[in-house]
Formats: sequence, structure tokens, C-alpha cells
Amino acid sequence: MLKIYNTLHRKKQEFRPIEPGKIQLYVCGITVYDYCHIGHARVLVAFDAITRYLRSQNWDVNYVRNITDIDDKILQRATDNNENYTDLTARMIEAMHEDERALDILPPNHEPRATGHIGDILDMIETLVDNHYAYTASNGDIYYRVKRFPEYGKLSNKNPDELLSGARVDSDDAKEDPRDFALWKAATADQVGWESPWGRGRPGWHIECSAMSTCLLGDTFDIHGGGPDLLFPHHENEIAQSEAATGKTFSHYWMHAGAVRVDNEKMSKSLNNFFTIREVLEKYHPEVVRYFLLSSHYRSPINYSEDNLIEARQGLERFYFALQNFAEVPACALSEMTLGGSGDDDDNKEASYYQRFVEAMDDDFNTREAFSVMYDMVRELNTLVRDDNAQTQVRTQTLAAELKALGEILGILKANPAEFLQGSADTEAISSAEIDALVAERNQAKQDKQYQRSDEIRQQLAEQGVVLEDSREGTRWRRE
RNA sequence: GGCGCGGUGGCAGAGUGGUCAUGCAGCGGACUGCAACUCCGUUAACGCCGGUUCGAUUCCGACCCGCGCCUCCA
Repeated sequence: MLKIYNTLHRKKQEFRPIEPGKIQLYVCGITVYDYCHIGHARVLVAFDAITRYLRSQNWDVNYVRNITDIDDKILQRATDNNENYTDLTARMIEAMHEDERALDILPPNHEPRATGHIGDILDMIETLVDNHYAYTASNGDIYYRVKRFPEYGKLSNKNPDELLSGARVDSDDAKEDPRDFALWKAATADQVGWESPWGRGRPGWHIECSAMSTCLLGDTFDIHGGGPDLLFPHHENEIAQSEAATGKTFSHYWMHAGAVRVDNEKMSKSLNNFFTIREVLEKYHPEVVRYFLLSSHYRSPINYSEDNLIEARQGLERFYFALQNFAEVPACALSEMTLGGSGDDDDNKEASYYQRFVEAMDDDFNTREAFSVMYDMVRELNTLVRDDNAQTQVRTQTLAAELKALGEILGILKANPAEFLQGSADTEAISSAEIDALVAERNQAKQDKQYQRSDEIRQQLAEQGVVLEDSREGTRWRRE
């Protein structure tokens, strides 16, 4: 039974789909005015693992993740760069897609753009105006009338009256009420804008998500997700807009990822202490980044630091150490996964590794718990490999296949083990060819019982961060 | 001030009313020409104070500390 923590009710709830077997999922995507950072990566990776898992359990997931490609920050940045805003967004969208491919993030089913849905946005605003949930202000902007939506604050658990007295809301003279927010902003002829019944203008920040989600998923859908800082006001405003416009419940479940911190400090645009995905990937293998992001629960705060990334790499290496004993790991269908931890096939009382994995993931996507099941598999696998014999060969192969199949659900263990452990040569001081040559020389020395020379070479390579491992099959090496 | 989250062994990080998380690191042993990998064993934790209970890290209450949101940010 799948359980999901629902921000709306602040508790874990059994998941009940609107339509059996189907999940309509909307996740707030990126406002494309800059490169994606590690906080974006967390949301992307979390929902990537979640959708992969749900699909593995035969849910028909319709995953929509939008791109906000018109917004004040975009216009500001384009002005600063002295370029057309569409050139800026096109470049950033391309960069975002590169980052996603690098992290092995599967594309969503739909990736709507705000500028592609201006008509839907205007339709929704018109409905809101007609129903007095919105009004035209003296400055030509159209604002949402928060006072008319009594449930305002239900997602972020805020009292509307207290929001009114909250001094930090800037009181704009044009607004009836300081809590009101813009649905449409008037634009002059020389500014970016679209024609509308209320004159030329552009959409406000929150309306595009209401319009696009309704357009693609219907008035009511199953799950709405996003980053932690979108909870208020963005998601609260989405609810206000959509539920006022349709008169129906907007989303049944709300999921929010935890914040990413950097060296134990809040990461934010204003503190300018954020790392872009491309910066991070220059230093760490994409799977290390994925593993790091999935090694704590998706709702917990997570701390981006050198130490934690190194630890993540070491954790991932344990999987690859086990897998490198196989020339090729066969594929394994999830329906065929039956192996349990006892090592005894007749023992049906013990839950299989796969059952335990599913149980962990069904519990609000507990990826860390899922990893611990996989580590149990690693231990058994290593033991089987060490005590290699004819009786256990089938189980060994099957276990390796199952491990890899589970890794695939989380988007890891897809690399070639040797390549993963050897690292990428172009960023390293010593080339693979040089290493191979030294290894060959050392093996000759070993054969000649010239152990002093052999140790010299080991030492020399160790200083360059290369570790040698002798085995029956020969010497293999990896970069630390 | 309002709302919310959390404090677990050296670090990271799950979980549970009563023998095990897990990973990294440490220690002892096996393996190895030496190592690495691996395996076996092992050390070590549940912020503080009360309460409920036969028994609480786990439930309840108070307290202390940290963090987030309330303003653009995933």
C-alpha cells in the first residue's frame, strides 16, 4: 500500500488515485533565467526516482513539469544581458535539458511552457474576473482578490487575517488588499506583452501553473509537487486561483522536497552560495550526485558539502565493487524477483529483498531504507562470489541481476563498474595508458619476485591516487 | 510575533514500545609476497526533565537547542 506525506494535511496518507491505476502528477519546474542549481537537482532527482518507482509498480504516471519562460526575473536578466528575452530562455532551456540528461533525469510526459499557454491563462483570468475573484486595478494590473477566498492559507497553514497584519507585505496602492497578488501585469507597447481583453500585458507569476496544470491534467488531479520554497506563496496562490476558477478541489496530494543547504548554511539566490548542476558534475560522477540526493529522505533537509559527496561516492563504490566481479550482469524483470536474504530458496517466510525494497519505497519513498536492502544484497553477493561454486552460481548471477534492477529504479548502477571505479581519464593527472604500462611493468616484477620494484610502483601510483588490486583474474586498478 | 520541522553512536542517516538498521570511518581476525577488495567478529547512540507502562530512543507533557517559511528563490 502506497503512502505519501501530504503537505495539505501534514501527515502521511494512503494514496488513492482518482482513476484506478493512473497518477496525474504536476511538478513545478524551472523559471529559466539562469543555470539550474543543486536545489533544482534535488527536486528533479526526487521526482525522477519517484516516477521511475511508481511506473515499476505498474502505475500509469502522467508526469507534467512546466517551464516558466516569462517572468519579471527573466525580463530583468535579459535587459541586464542586453539580449532578447527569448534568446535567454532558449539558451537556459537547452542548458537545463543538458543538465537533466547528464543526471539521467527522464523527460516528463509533458513540458508545457507559459508562453505556449497565454490563451489558457487569459481564459482563467477571465473566469476569475467574471466571478469577482479578480479585479482590474487603477494601474491596469489585474489582481486576485484574496479576501473572497476564505480557504486562503490552508496549504501553508496560515491564518488569512494574520497575513493581513503581516507587515512584510508591501502595500501597493493599486491593490484593494495587501495580500492580493497579480494575475496580469499591464505592459506598454515597447515592453514584452500579449493582447488581452484588458489591454496589453503579461502573466503574473502564479497563474501559469494553474492554467497549464488544468489544461493538461484537468480541474482536479492527483499529486502536485515542487521545491520547499514554493509552498508559500506560489502553491497557496495556485490553489486560490484554480479552486476559485473551477469550484473544485485542485490537487489531492501535495508533495514538497526538503531544502538543500551548503556547508550547513541556507542556500539561496540572495546569499549567492548556490552551486549549479554543471559545476557539481565537473567534480562528481552523476550517479554520485544522484546517490547523495537519494541517500536521505526527499523531505529532509540535506547538506551539500565536500565531505558528504565523498561519502556518497564511497557508498556507491561498495555497489560497484560487488558488481565488478561480473563481466556482464544479466537483466532481470521485476516480476521474477524472488530472492530472499536467508540464502535458502525454500524459506518463504522471510520477505524477499524485492518485497523489502517495495515496502520501503511504498512508505513515502524511503530511498535510504531501500539502499539498506540493497546493501544486504551486496553482502550476500560478495559472500557468494568469494565461495564461488557450481551450486550457487545461478543464485549469484540472479542476485547480481536483481541488485542492478533495483538500482535502475533509483537511476543508479548503470555504469560499467570498471569505468566507474577508474574515473574519467581526461580530468586526472595520470592517463589510463600510463597506468596500464606501470601495471604491466609491476606484474613482470612480481613474476620475477622483484617485490621491491613492485611495491615501488604501487607506491608511485598510490601517490597519484590510483589503487591497485591483485586478483586471480589479474590486476585491476581504480582511481580514488 | 504566527505556522511548521528536527535534535539518533566519530560522521552520514533510517527505524522501532522489549535480540540487528544501513553506509563511511575505527578496532581485532581471515585472505594477500605487500596491499586493495571481501568476509567474520567488535566498539559505540537515541537533547534534558517528568509521566504512562512490567518495559520507552520509540507514546504523552514541560523545557533547552537548532532550522525552515511568513519577501524573489526548487
